Amino acid sequence: MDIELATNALKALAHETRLRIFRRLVQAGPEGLCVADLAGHLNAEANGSFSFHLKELSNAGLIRNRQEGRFIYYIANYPAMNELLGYLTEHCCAGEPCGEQIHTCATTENNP
Amino acid sequence: MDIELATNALKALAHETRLRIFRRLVQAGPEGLCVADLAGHLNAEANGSFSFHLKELSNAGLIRNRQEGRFIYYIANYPAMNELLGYLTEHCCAGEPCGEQIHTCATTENNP
DNA sequence: ACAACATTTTGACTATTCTATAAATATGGA
DNA sequence: TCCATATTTATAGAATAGTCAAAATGTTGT
Repeated sequence: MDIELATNALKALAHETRLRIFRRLVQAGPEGLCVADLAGHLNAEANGSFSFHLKELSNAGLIRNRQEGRFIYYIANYPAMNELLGYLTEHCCAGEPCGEQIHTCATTENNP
Repeated sequence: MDIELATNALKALAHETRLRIFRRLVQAGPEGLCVADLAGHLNAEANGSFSFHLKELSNAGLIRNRQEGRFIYYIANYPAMNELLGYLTEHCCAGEPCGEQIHTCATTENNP
């Protein structure tokens, strides 16, 4: 992960519709969701604007897709997300105990 | 953390200069850095543009500052960062083991 | 009080991103 | 083959964000 990839990913997430899409896909798991269902869950329409946002997330490498019949399923790219999170917290407090809690899986209630 | 706070934070981070500033402050620890030193570390100038970016990060709640003499020290807001990271990964894979590694402190080489 | 320093604010200009609409592509079924 | 469905692409206009230069604010030392 370099600064350019990271800013691209953050730009992609920095929009309410796209953040909703991404979070929904993170929650959906490795099966993903097809565009219409995804839009349905978010009370959005599967129109040109929605498609534009999917493309932004794809270009940033945060989501992937597969075609199944005439549906296209989008899936969160978990490794990409993890790289981004790691990049943000890298070398936190120069390695010294900083007295602040750093995010861990345990804090997100439901990790393997 | 709600969607609006999260998008504001992500927008703030979604710019190369601001991401550099933020990461540098994360690495600097709770003492923070004054503007001139911060700019120096990033090969940037402590000018109006730099100040604009500091304000964006402040407004998003990602950094704080304190005045010391005629210097202003900026400090990463660790709890805000952690809330953001948690928000992005919340309910990952709907609680099912997803087979993907989720970011943990252990992966960032240097956590308390 | 004055001068120098550190940083922020303002305002005008440019660039980038978002939305809306319409048309295009691709797939599956009758 | 033809039609309906699912989704993307293209284009133009509207909205938002970023940069630059200059002036303003607040602080310290003399």
